[in-house]
Amino acid sequence: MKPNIKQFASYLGLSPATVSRAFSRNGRISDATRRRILDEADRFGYHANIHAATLAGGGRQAVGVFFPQWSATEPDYFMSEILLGMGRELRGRHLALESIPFPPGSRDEVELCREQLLSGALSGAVIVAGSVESKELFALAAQAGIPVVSIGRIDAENRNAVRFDNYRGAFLAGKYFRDTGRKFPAYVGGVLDRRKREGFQSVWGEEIPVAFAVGGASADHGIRAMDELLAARPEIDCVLAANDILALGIVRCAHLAGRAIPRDLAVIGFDDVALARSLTPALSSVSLHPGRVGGKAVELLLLRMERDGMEIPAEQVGCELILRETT
Amino acid sequence: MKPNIKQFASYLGLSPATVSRAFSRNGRISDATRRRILDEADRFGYHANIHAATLAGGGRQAVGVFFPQWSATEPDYFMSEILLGMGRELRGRHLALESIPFPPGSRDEVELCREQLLSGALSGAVIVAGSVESKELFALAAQAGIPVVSIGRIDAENRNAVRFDNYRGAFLAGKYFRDTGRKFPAYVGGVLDRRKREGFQSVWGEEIPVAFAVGGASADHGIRAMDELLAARPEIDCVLAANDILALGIVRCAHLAGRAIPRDLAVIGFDDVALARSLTPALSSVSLHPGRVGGKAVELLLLRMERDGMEIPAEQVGCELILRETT
DNA sequence: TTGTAAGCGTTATCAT
DNA sequence: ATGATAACGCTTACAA
Repeated sequence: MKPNIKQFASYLGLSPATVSRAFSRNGRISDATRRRILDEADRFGYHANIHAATLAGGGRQAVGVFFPQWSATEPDYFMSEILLGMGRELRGRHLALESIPFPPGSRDEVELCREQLLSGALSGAVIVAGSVESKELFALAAQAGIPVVSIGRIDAENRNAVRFDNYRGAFLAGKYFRDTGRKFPAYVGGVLDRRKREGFQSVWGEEIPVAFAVGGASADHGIRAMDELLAARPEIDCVLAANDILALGIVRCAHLAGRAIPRDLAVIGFDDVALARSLTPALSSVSLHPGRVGGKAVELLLLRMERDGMEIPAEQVGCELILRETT
Repeated sequence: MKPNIKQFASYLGLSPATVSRAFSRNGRISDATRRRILDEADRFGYHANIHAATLAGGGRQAVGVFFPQWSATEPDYFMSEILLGMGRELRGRHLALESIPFPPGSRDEVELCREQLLSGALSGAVIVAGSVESKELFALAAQAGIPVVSIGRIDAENRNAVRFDNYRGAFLAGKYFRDTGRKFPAYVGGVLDRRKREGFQSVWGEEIPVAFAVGGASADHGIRAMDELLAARPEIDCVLAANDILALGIVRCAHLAGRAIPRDLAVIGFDDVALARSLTPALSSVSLHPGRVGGKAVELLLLRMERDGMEIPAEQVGCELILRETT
């Protein structure tokens, strides 16, 4: 059904080599024949097979991004913006971007990622930290000699990564709360956000313990956590959330409980997803500049790819406290 | 650097064919040697090259999803949920999902999509309607004999598609407004949402013209549109938005203008993205069940792929008015 | 059960 | 500027 280069070439009365040259940037070929081949290709329905091309040494390169997908029903807004940033950085560079989400905990899916990573389909990879599988994939890629950079902390190494400054971000939020007279701080976050909690606590010192409730990545988690917090410590007057969606739930819970924001309760989220500025009340948030992070990751990856996998020092993208209407 | 099957085979003292069989599901091979090969492969660092495998007729299949990416900085929440639904449906089916966003209006990027589509990398494709490029890609795929289904309306044909019932959804929203005593309706949407506007208007008949303002897909557009609307027709007491993010802006604008929601102004969004239920006030919305739509699209595509590209009738995923706190 | 050998559709390296 | 030919790494009849 699909014609191959041999059929197309003989249709034109040319050799496969000439046809191939017409499509490659640098092949020496007369302008006239190239034009003719390109024109006729459309008519004839010929298009080079990418697998054959890659196998033979031509073919387009691709980079992949692997990231944990925590929910099968709610999109990850933060991750979406990282992806957008990567796409922007890649535009015009003749490189495809392949995004490969994986549900943490599924061996099957990791196996698929493994295959994707080792099968030669990718000439470089970005791996987003956050689950044990991230570490595994990162190690796998490194071992297989595939240029790879991580987003977030994969291990103790300070190389081949774009890092967030979670500790400082949380510190900034805490400091603002303290400077604006808040006395009873609370923090809602998950196991992955230890550094945020520590940075937040560091503001208040030993004598003022920060109230804590576990929250995941959905607004419902935020509501539940805040319910719990308000029941146990009604005096709470400010709360930092480990992400903006959690903060959404916290705002909602506060509203339901009749607490005015920001008067009775100040709220700061984390990540500063695009959404935050459009909410009512507009959400104050520690911006992690997700788009910039994605772009930076691609930049570092391209550098590693150029230099044949050479190790490069990690880069940190600065965070920033964005004050809006919930503080 | 990366060993190939020949090197690995001779390392094991076996033939390439036997090694290949160890990895293929159906190859006849003794259990003992298969186990040995699989074990040693990890140690040796051997993994089949996907391009060679595909070229030879093995290889894993992949389906692609092409969709317009309207903003380079704000993620498309609706699209994200469609993608999630597709992923769910595909899980466990030994098929990879490749997502290929394209910025409408860029010839270069369309060319990349074209290549992706025709290069033999995909054994099927889902194309999301909404831009001229969608039509183009759909036609291209159909012509090249690649099984393809669209999400949304690509052309007049009622085949190979999953369709929304925008007209009815908007009608439902309008009817609810009318039944709850609203008198001065407004609609905010873009050029792509003609059917929504028509469905909404159909409720009110000729004598009550629906106020209209153009809005895109960002909250800022919603704010601007609502500003405009409120200035021109201050009596407006209910508004339907063509998507939830637009509605976010409308809610914000109403708040800024001192109009209480839903007392002074009722708002209904479109799409019912996951976010809508977590907002404060929780957003009423016409649910288009994006996840279900994505799943359905994959289902239809698999059907077409099985039946060798056979045409199938379009399916419509029902819409539903979800009432929350903005009405 | 295993080995041999012929493709799969390109591109690159020589010739011409 | 164009053509012949040898890889590229794998799968799968077919043979043993």
